[in-house]
Amino acid sequence: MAGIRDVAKRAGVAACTVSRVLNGTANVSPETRMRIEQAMAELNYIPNELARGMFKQKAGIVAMLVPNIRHPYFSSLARYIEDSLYQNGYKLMLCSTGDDEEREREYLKILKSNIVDGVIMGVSGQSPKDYEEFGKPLVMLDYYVNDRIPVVVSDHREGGRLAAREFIDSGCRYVLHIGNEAETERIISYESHLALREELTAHGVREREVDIKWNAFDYDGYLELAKLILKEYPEIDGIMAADMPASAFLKAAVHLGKKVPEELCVISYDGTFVSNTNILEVTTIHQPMKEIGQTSVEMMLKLLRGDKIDQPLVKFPVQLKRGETTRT
Amino acid sequence: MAGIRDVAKRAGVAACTVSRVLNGTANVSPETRMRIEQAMAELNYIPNELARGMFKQKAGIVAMLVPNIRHPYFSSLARYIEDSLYQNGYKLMLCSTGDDEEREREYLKILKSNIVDGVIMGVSGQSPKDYEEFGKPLVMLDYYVNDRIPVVVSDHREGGRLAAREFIDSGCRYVLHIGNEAETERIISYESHLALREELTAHGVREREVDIKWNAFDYDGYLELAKLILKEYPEIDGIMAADMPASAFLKAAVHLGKKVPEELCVISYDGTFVSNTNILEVTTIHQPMKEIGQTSVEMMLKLLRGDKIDQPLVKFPVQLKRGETTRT
DNA sequence: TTGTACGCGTTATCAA
DNA sequence: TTGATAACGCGTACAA
Repeated sequence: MAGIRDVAKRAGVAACTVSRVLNGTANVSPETRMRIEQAMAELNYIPNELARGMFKQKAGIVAMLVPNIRHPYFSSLARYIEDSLYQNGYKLMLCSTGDDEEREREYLKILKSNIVDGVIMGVSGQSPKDYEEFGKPLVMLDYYVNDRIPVVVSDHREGGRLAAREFIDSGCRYVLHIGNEAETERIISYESHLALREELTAHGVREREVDIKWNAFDYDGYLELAKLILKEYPEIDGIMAADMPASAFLKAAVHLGKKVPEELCVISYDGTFVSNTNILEVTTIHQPMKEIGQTSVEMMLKLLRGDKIDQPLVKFPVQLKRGETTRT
Repeated sequence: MAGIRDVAKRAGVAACTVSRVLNGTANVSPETRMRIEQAMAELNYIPNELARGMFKQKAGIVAMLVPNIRHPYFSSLARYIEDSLYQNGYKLMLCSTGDDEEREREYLKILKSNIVDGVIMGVSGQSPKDYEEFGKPLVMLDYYVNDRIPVVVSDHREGGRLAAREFIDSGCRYVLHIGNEAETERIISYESHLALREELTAHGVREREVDIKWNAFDYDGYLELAKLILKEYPEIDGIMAADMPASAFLKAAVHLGKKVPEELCVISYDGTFVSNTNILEVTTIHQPMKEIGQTSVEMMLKLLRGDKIDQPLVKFPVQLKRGETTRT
């Protein structure tokens, strides 16, 4: 591999002059510049980003930690995040923990080693302390740590409310809510559960919650669970769940001979393409993935630049997209 | 940030001794080791991977270039690739080109700069020459460059044949095949088209092909196309397409009042979860994503180690998974 | 305008 | 067993 000195030698100048041409740092006489550029072309010279990064004390890479990149929620997010990073000259390092908290811990350790400049966290299996002490720019998705670490979320309270109203307007009497096993008040999407329950009970609708690993990727498991529950509790006439489990319930219901939406309403939370690609247009609470992704990158860039962040909690509105699985 | 010299100073030794403890390179007396370990703990020392990589001339990162990580085919692949890389001490840098060939070119340029040790290519918008001259370990997915660059693929010929037989067994008379706009004999999945056509015509079944951007992510576009085609050509009674467009056709057909599988059979190619999560169990030609991902990483590791690769083309069998969208 | 010399953090080599 | 030194490739004071 040709280095900067090789180029310099070939062009008959010092290495630093080449560097200047490379970065446009100082004035270089046109002829010298030409000679250098030619030498670079001839040697097929490519600057070594590793050395550059070492000098500048930055790698030009931002990591994103997710439980499972297969999950449409995270792959969509990743797509937009990657895009924004690229526009700003950063690369994305993707870390998929496979729903393993131990592995998340290991990744956090690795990521400290100057290999990335910051981390966008789409997973939160560790204690808040681990995030507080991370020592590098950190942006959280849907998880509150403290007032210094930026968080990007959707307005889940509104999401829960919207879903509840849709169930109520559909005339549902007994709504099952598939919740997140790992609920904390720190996981902000939890608010959707609370809001759903509040609103439903206020209108005299029965409500029940079953918790699963919300962001896992176990479709067959969901399907089994769905069959079990639908058989066991035939009175249930409304279901809210994340896209994946929701589509499992939908499938199970139809296969058990339940009419949707006549006998069972389904609202899926998130609104990723999984709800779109189904034969029935699924009613969803839609999160603005693109905006969430872009904003989390903006936050990251601010942190990297050392800008002040006046509003560490950014909340996006959600949207009810009415489909064929509710009765309004 | 504490460096290795800070640790050395605090422990009263030379920097290289600390390095030895860190890497277990040579024997260090237990007491010295203890002192050093304590100093590391006290200073919260974390080795700088950048500097390490610079010295070793490797970054410990492998890139994966895909057209769009949102696409379930690629997000699944990415999940398994990331996993295998992680098991082997490598990190994954994800590059999503947004279906933009210009951006693929730019990425290729960036990736040359010592920032990654190798690239797994899930996209192929450039000329074979660009890949040949890349200068770093390269593993291709589904794209043939030459006999030196490893390729991992599915047995698409068998895939096409299996699909054809399923259509024939279902009694289809006119099969529409949604193909890939960017077909070359280099893109190996093209063979599925050829095999499908061969087998169908051999059995006197009409066959027609419409090409789209196969790996793009334009579900609404697919839906429009599907409606158009299904209205225009009501004689069509069989459709083969990738998962996304296939599900669009399925949705469009049902919404147009076509009975599936009675009046229309659908076989979706790839077999990602998009086909699974549908209300109807879709008949699919299933590619073994996990094996493909793992194998491409194994190939990459061999290249990185400089091992000889005796078999640069690895082909995996595909599988017909019969669902409710065909009539056998 | 250009060159010299050094530092970034780590490790390998060689000598003590 | 340990230490001193050079080197990896680049960027930046500072000097010329």
